[in-house]
Amino acid sequence: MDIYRKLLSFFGEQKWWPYDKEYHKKHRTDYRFEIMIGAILTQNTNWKNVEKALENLKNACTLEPKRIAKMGSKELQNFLKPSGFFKQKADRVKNFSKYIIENYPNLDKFFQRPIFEIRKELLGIKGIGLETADSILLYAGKKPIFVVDAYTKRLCKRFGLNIEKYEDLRKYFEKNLPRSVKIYKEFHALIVELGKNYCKKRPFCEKCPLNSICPKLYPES
DNA sequence: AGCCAGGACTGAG
DNA sequence: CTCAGTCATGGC
Repeated sequence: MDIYRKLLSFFGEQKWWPYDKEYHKKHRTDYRFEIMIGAILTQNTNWKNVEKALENLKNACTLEPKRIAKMGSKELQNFLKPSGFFKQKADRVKNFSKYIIENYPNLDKFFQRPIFEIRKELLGIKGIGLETADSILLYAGKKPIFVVDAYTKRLCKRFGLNIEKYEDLRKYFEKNLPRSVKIYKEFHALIVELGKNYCKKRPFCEKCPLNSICPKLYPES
């Protein structure tokens, strides 16, 4: 919680997860679907590139499950190209869209269930792993699940915590934070922001905002 | 010019 | 189960 406050005061509130409110109002589409697709597209990929892919879909007015589900693979691949891994991502996005349209044409029904039931279902879909599933639950579904990523692991290492496994880390954060969707969202975003700006790789960064409350060594190996 | 990003899957040992 | 290899574009 100290770390959370420190990061929050240093970076300020983050605007996660970005999505196009105007577009969804205009087309009467569900903004949550954009978040879910974004979560898949951003796997090991810079968000700037994801934005371009999403923009391509919006320009074609096709950012909704039923449109994607029946789009040609080639065409979809073209739209997704900027976000990298475009062939497999096209497959995954399409497969996911089909799944949604066939089972949950209304996303309310998808999200109106116990968290871990949804999570289990998401994890059963090809291309959705732990982090992506939890991002969808937290940012699209507003469910209290803490999202762990590579930056989170580095951060913990730096504080001398040798927790390696995803689930253990997630539980650790959830145990030590108030069970608040807002804080979970914000904290994860802040950790990413920290990682992008100050803890790129090994070298210890002189300007890291956490230096005052954390060990100065950046452990590696 | 490299390095790497808001990972997940697969196959091998 | 752990681990390397694979997928690929664009930003910095």
